[in-house]
Amino acid sequence: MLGVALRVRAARLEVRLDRAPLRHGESLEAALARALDVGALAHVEQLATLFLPDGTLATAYLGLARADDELPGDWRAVDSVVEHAEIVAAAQARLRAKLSYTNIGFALAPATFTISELREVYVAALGHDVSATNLQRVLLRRRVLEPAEGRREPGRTGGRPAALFRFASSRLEVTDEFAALRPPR
Amino acid sequence: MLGVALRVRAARLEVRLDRAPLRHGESLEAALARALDVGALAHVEQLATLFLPDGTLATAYLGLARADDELPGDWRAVDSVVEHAEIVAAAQARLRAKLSYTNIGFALAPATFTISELREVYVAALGHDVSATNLQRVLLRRRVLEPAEGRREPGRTGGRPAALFRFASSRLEVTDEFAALRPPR
DNA sequence: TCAAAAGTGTTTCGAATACACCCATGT
DNA sequence: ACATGGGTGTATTCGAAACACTTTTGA
Repeated sequence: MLGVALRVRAARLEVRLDRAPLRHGESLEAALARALDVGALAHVEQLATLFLPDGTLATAYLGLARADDELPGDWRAVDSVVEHAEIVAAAQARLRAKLSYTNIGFALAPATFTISELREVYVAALGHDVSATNLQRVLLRRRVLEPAEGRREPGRTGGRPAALFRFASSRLEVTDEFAALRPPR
Repeated sequence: MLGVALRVRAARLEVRLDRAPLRHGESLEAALARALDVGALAHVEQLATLFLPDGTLATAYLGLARADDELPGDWRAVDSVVEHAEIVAAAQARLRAKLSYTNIGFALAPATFTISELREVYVAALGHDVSATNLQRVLLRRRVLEPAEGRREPGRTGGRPAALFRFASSRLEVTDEFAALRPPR
């Protein structure tokens, strides 16, 4: 059992790797909880099953943590990790893809946030620039985001106070199921 | 190791289930070849790892077979299968999704085919109607299909001879990576 | 009054879809 | 001729992106 947990901190995508052997007679879920601390993660899904360099068979899980959750462990920038490089790349690819066609951002963002803050998360996870304007439009149109109460007061440098938003759901939902070949109306 | 192979036959999506235990010291690939007859399948990918009802741990693989390949085994209509219903549904969902944003049709269709024949495959796999016109346009624009030599002569009832096409690649390629949140130009 | 940050209005773009119409063949 | 199946031309739709502009704040 290999845990690959991702989070965004300080505009940077970080990863934490954990291992736990599956004990005899133990359920997958129980071992997973030991390997990944599932309770503390906002989302967990299976990633792949593979042979590790040491010859053992392992199932890798992808976990996502919210930016503001204080999770202990050895968090490191994804691009500085060399062990399990292939599986870490797979985790990153999975996250990138799902950011585009699901509401998976809920698992990376804090409970409420401004569009600018959310943009930082997306930029770090996707690895390319994202327009705050279009991010807001896309996620509101899809009803992935909804307005939250209150607003963020500007800092010393001024600026218009930012509205707060939240994710409408905290469970994975596919929001753009058919890229093409939709069923006819 | 659980093999879930899918194919389209007579405008119907069929499934074949196979099991093979992983022998001690054996590689995943070798066991997989025994379970799924990988050499005969046009595409194989991992599906999930799960506990089977008998308490054993199994990794399920999705295999796809071309319509015209004569593969032995107990092929049955997907909607008539009750064992492993959950994992068969997952296989079907995976196929449906990938038909929409990858070139995975190459693994279901024969080497060359008319658009009408390809349409039948897509209809069976997707479970909803597909317009031949739009299927052709979408797959040609994405350069998933390319024209092949020759044409299909009409049958007794007449009709314009159909042009033949082939898939440009026989390896899985993502053709619509970003449903939204594309990188800026 | 100016700079900074957030947000809106509006246009443009392009892929996918819908549908009318034309083409090539057998009877 | 006409029915049948195949294919193209073209209009429409709609989500996403681009970008100019307005709003609201601090200094």
